[in-house]
Amino acid sequence: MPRSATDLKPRILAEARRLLVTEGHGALSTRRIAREVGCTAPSIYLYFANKDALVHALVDEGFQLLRAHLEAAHAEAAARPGRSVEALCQAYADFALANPEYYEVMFHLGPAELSRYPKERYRVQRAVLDLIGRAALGPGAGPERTLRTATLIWSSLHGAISLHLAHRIDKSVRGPELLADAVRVAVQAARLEPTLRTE
Amino acid sequence: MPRSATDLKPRILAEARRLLVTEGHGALSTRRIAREVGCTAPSIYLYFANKDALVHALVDEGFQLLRAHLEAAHAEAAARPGRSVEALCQAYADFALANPEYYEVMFHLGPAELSRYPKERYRVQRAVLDLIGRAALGPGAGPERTLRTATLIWSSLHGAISLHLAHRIDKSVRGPELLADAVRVAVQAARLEPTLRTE
Amino acid sequence: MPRSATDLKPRILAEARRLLVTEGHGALSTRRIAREVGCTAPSIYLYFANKDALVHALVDEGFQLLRAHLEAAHAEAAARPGRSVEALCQAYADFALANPEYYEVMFHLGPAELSRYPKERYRVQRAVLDLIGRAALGPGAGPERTLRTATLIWSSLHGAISLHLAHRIDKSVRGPELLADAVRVAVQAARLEPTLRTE
Amino acid sequence: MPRSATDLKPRILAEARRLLVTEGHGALSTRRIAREVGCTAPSIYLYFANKDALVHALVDEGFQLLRAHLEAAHAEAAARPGRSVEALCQAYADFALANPEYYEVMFHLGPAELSRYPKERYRVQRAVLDLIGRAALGPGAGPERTLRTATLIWSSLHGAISLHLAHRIDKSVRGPELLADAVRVAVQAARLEPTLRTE
DNA sequence: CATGAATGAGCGTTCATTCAT
DNA sequence: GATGAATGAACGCTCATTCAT
Repeated sequence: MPRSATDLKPRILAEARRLLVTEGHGALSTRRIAREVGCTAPSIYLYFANKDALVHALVDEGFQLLRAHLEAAHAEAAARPGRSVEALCQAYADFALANPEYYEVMFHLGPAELSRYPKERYRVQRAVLDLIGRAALGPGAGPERTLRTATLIWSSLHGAISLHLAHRIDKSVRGPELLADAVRVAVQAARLEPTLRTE
Repeated sequence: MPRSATDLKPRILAEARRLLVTEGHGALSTRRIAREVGCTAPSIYLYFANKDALVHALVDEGFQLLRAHLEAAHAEAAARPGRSVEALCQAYADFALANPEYYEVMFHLGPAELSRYPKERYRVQRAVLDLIGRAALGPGAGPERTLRTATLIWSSLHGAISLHLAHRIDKSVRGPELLADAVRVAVQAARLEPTLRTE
Repeated sequence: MPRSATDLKPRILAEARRLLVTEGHGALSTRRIAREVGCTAPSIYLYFANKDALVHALVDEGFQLLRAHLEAAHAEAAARPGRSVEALCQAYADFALANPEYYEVMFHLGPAELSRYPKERYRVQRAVLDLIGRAALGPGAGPERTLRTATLIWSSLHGAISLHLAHRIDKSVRGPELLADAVRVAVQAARLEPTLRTE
Repeated sequence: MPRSATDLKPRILAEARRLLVTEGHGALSTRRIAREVGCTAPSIYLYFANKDALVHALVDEGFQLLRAHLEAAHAEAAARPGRSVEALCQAYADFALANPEYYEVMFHLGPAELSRYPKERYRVQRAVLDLIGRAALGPGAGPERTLRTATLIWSSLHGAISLHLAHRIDKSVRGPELLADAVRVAVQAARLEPTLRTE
């Protein structure tokens, strides 16, 4: 049963996301959202307890989308065993580049905002890591090692992505190429990982 | 250069750094700094032209320290050729862990704040990358390839470091170990890099 | 258009006018207005986009009132042709003396504040001048000469009025008498004007 | 015995005057003056008790200059009796146009600043009026009538001048011509004055 | 004679939020 | 379900001024 076409909640979220990415964190104000959406600022409080809750909703959205994106890639890659890590990594990078707004709000929350964010919701983040870890090591590996390997892969990806999104990378280094390389390094990381400590 | 017993400038910088890291970018206000330091807000303008200049000074400080740190490591490692990449990467990671406030300040500026940062000053960041790149490939490599490789190594390191500093990594994955692994992955990345595209 | 019992907008305007006249341009601050009116400073921004807009509203009000006053006088004087300049001049002086706050606000804006005033609105000032000019010369005179004559009359009136309102005139010279004389001089000015240059 | 070439007092006054006219009343701040003069703000307090005193010094300067200017014109015009009013009026207008900075600060002080200005100093203003009045009526006229006539002439001049300096006059009315006309009207005013009331 | 350090007051403005309607 | 009015707190910043040196 769809609500009225003017139902504000999704439009508020959409506008908040748009402002966040196109004008930066500093432009995300309730009044600004309201003006852009065509309602008044207090209306936002009909759908969100406060501004924090709005941002948290954005973060939630982001994690749900990321998980869905990775699960789709995972299912698709099931046919080609032995390659699913590549597929997942590429899917992760694709998501980040396609949705920089989500990625930024998901991972650029400072300690203050983060501490106000209900930890329980971060289980989705764990689920994503499990997905990567199992793709890299198979279901047989112990949970701790799975997590460690997944985290290592994730670090490699996240590094390139976050530097890229923050425009910290020299123009002469093409961003997409760097990301593709980072995916390959992440994959190698998974393979090398057992040997890293013994070297 | 004032030399009152309570010399404010360094205390302002230190407090700004602390606020930025422990309470996030939104808590960095001139009034807050002043309150915490024990002076009045206008006093800040005796030492910094405006808030931007204060933040830029913070970033500059960080890059200068990092460069000094890496150059020291570089000089020290000159004796053991062939190992200088490891040494530099480890030095980079050490710096980040030893000075988390500086590291966060340097890389948590978003594009919005960054756009007001005089580009000329980013030469220090380039210098750091050059150092890493030449350690990895030797002085013979072309500048473009040197930069690309250095950026790849840097990404790998930065990913692990920034996730670690942001407390995004599961407690069961020990941070220092992850970083050590990330260093090794970064080094491998440098070696693998030529083969990455052709594989 | 708000209709609360304490409708702030007119009270803000009135207080702004009062401050501007009794304490000078330097005392006109949003906070001061708010304190005097009994609201908070941000409330002002519910009715005016910014301080400039508030001042412009003040000037506009003044010019509208002046025009209405002069048009009424003009209509009334239509019956006695040949005397309408006197009537208009006297009406002008009457307005200034009866509404010193408005008059001062209209003409005490310096070039700096004036430069931010949308020029389009000055058409009211022109309309007032046209009224005076046509009363002096009749509808047959060319627009340029009409404007020149009107400006000369206006200058004469304005000089006496503004010195009077600024309390620059010695107490032994009775203000109203001076103004009445100034009106007569202004009228003579209109009659003499053609001969002024050739004399 | 001339002070050192860097004697600050005159330079402060000169800079204050310059700021007042080129950037308006709002730009006249102690810090700004100091920066422009090349000293520090507290240095100003070595020569002026406070900012008010500085402005008053400017006003004084202005009135002294105006009086000197008019007295010179008066002396020069002594040879051509019957024409000295014209000469004085023209000298007055010339002074205002040549020194708009002085004229503005002399006559654009708001009631707040004016009330703090020692009235005693306004005797110079009276002296100027006397000069004009006696030129118009000769030394035989009673002091009251002399003052009244002088004030009327002054009003006429001041009206045109202040509108001109405030840029309130339409571009198509050439300022100097308007002022020349105003001088003639003022002179006529003096001649008409006896007849004004009897009409 | 002049300064560097510092301040208290105030500026225009924006913020998230409340609440009666 | 949504609004208009209003607010307290804070923002970055400039002001005139003081005072020990």
